[in-house]
Amino acid sequence: MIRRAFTSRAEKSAPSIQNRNTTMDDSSFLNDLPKQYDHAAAQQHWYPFWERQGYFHSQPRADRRPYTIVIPPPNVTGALHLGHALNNTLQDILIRQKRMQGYETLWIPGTDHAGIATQAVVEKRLLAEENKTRHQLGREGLVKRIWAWKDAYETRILDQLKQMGCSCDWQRLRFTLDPVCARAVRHTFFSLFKERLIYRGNRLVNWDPHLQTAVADDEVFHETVPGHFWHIRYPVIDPRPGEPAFVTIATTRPETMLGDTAVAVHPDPETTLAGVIAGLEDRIASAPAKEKPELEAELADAKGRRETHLAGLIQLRDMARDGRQLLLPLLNRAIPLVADEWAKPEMGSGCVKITPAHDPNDYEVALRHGLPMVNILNPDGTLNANAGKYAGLRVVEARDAVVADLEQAGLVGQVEDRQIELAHSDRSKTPIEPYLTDQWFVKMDRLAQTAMDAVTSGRVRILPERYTKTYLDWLSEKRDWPVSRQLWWGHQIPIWYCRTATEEELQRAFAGRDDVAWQRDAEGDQWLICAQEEDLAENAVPGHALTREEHVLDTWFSSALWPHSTLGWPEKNAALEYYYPTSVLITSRDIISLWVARMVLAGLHNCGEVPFHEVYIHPKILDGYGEGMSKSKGNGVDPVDVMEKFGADSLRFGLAYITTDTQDVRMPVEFECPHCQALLEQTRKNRVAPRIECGKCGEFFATQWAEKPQDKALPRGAVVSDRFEIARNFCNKFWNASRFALMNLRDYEAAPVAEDELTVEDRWILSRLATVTGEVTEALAVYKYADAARTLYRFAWDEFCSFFIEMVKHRLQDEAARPVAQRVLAHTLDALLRLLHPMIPFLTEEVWQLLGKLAAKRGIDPLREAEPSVMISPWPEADPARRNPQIEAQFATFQEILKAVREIRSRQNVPPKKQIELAVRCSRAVADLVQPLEPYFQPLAQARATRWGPDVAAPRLGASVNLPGIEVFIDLAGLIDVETEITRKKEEIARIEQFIAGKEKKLANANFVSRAPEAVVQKERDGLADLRAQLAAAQQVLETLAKP
RNA sequence: GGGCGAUUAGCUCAGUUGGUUAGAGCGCCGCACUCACAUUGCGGAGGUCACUGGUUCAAGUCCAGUAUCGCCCA
Repeated sequence: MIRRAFTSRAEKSAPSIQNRNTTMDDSSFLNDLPKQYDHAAAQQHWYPFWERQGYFHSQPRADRRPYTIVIPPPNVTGALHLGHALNNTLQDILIRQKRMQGYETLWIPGTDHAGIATQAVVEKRLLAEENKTRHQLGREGLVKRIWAWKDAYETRILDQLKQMGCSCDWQRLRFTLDPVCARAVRHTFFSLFKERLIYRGNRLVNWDPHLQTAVADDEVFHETVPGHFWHIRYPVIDPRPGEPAFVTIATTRPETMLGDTAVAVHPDPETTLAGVIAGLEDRIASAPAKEKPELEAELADAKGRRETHLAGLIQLRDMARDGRQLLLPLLNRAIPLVADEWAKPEMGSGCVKITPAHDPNDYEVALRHGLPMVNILNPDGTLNANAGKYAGLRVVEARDAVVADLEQAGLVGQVEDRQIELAHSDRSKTPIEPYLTDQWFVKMDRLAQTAMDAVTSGRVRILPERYTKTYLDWLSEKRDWPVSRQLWWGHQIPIWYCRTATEEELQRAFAGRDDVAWQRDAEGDQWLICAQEEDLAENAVPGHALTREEHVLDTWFSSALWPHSTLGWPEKNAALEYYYPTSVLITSRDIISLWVARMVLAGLHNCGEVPFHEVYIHPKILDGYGEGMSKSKGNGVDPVDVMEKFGADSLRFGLAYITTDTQDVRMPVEFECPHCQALLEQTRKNRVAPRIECGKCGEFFATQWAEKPQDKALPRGAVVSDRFEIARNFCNKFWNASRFALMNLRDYEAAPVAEDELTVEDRWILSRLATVTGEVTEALAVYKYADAARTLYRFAWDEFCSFFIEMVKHRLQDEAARPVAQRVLAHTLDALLRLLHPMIPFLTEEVWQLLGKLAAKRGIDPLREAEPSVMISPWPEADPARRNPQIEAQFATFQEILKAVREIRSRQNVPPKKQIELAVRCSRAVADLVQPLEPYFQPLAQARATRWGPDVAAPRLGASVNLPGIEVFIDLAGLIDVETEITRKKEEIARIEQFIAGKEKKLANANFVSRAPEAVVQKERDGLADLRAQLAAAQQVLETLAKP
């Protein structure tokens, strides 16, 4: 796909950063720093730089602990979407942080061949563009086409990851179908085969007649479609006197009668029916009124049945026991009447036809009764020779023909309309046919148990913990895993068949080889020969022909090996030894069973060790309507669009910011008008339109659905979400704070700063920095990305920018104070860059490099030489000695007073530049605490503090704010609007009175006072006292104001 | 049918082991662009914490039920 040219507004309005190669003493670049962060320039510049420096590459080092993540390999079916962007951002954040923490960090990238999915898209295109089927192209030709597709999309995917800044070790790039992974697959298959954990069997599978392959249960979805329920009569052969001449069965799929091999009736209809009736009565007793009518109708029906059907069913049961046979209509085949619990006396006629080859339940019945299984389908979904004269028809055609013929024969009774739950193939969206065929299976009982044990014993921790249940529930079913797929794209099963050889001949042919194993096919009359490394020649067994299994393995078979196959297993090498088990797997919840569970059991089987110690399951991104995003719905957001509009840093920070431990997050989606950049809300209606009219500028733009030439000619409107604006604004804010710092570090000289040189605001920001460093480090350690992002956001914006920078400004103008101010500023910026780097790597690198030119050495004491890249700089340590709760409390009080002053200015409409004076009535202790910060009321509020202490008197004409233990007065003679103040004060009094009433009520409650902890009660008492003092003060002010 | 989760301001979300007056961003309203940043600054308005019960001195937080929505499995 050709991406449209995109010019960000930043580029239009500001020059991009130039002179990247300036020398240390050349600070001319400071004149060229753009006022808006130029994300495109930073991304283009720094990713290749990191790559050239080899920072992404990892090699085993004995002196470091490894930290390893394998990427959940994206399908090569298509490009990455926002879910992938989230998944990979979270991995990169951890990888970058751990790298900074000194781990030998490896992130292995790669892609998945995604068997069915990829073959399906290529086949679909082949048909659409060339009107050819895969059979016309042949196996080799099709596979070649798929490789071309894979190459194109792999490139696209890797490019997307690079744009996002992912620090993968590209030298270790893997593909699930490459030779290394293929070898791992062969070895695994071989060992499972030898251990008899893999077997071939004739089983009922979900058959996709369109793709002509079996699909796993989890590749099937159910959809309700309208259908019919036909009642059909089967004649009884030689009925005894008194016995019925017909048995009626009901079916939604009459054509399958051609494969019937029995009719079943319940062995004990009387008890069962009584049980059903009792059960319904119980439910009615406890059901809500709304559901009662329905249940009562069911009960009435069941009771009615006891009268109308029961006797007949008992008679049929006895006939079954007596070996009576029925004549299958149309084919005139004799089939037995059997007694089996699958027949439900309360449903339909109470009898059920048995089609073992085309229904899972009937299949079980056939196994129980040793019934023959008649397959009536060809792989393409047409009927085969077993269907007699109906052979060659498609299922729907056969249904019509069978019903017509049965009607002709007078064997059709009632026909009901009915909603039917029909299984569909997830891949081709066509109805699934249950189909009896030879398939390969992995025996799950023992393997599943090992995977369960790994989690219950804590060797693998799943986070958030609730997903452990999903994992264990699925594994505990221990259902054998059907691993063969009737496809051409995938790992061909390494099995050769031989019908004619004797065991001695096999032994002779493979004498001395431990890489070949064979066993008898349990169900077919042949040898199954498995080869571990090399393919076997057709004549490998002299005098006998070998034929290779054509089918391939389920994609998940190779994915299951990913954590060790990527490291070269089965080859014993240093990398595998060093990096395995990996540290964490980060993925989404929809593949916990498909993938996570299978990786655990495969890792344990092949390596004897779990593949990872922790699994972090991140939320799923839904659109504003709570629907999953997908291209087919039109609500999918392309991360590249987001990056073009907002930048990779904003994409990453925005995603980290929303990653809480909930199971999904909503992201309202908008179209961006390519003409005027307006964001238009995406609705269920407009998201499927080929063209949209911009509500703002009136121009039209195209969507992904544009097909007509006139639509395609329009510029494309990107699908984005304004939830990234917050991150974009944050990045820009931080860029500008950095810009300010850089511009003020022109003459920076490195030197250690002694404790007594630090001002209050220095010690405050250093204390906050220490606290925040600890919080962020802890949050990331437990995958609390949103906490980490929000903590940094607040610190950088609300504390570093809004207070520290504002306060340091005047010191920077002062020759004497400037050097220390510069050092603290450079140090704080340095630490913030490092803390933010994992989330916003490009921006932090850009600033790091610029900062390095001015302040190569930084720190409070001791100094540290800055590394050539923030990416390899050490992660900040939280210095507990810097934490100063007293200073933080002092600062908080200062901020409250400041806020009061600003509020008064605002509500009294004091012109912004008009100087005002404030006085603070408070205890001596509070005064002493806050007074050192007195000068800062000037730059932060254009106010001058004149008086502090308990004796401060309220000005006669002034405005005030009452805080607990503090009154802030502003003398506004000549400016004040007394009415505003009176109204305001009255509201304040009312509010305080409400709180007082609440507290008084609480304290009047004897139970509260006696039962609540003393500390809590005391807190309430103190609070009440404060409030009363506040009230008194406010009332006094009101009185003064009200005086004429 | 079973399981998991969600429901807090107009929107999107935080809210630790139950304990002062429930927070943020966006949006909205008012004010402010020479002096890092209008992707900005300052201030403000805006909430029956889905509903009904229960436990407790005390519930957004714990328990049960109801409703609506979403996801997973059958």
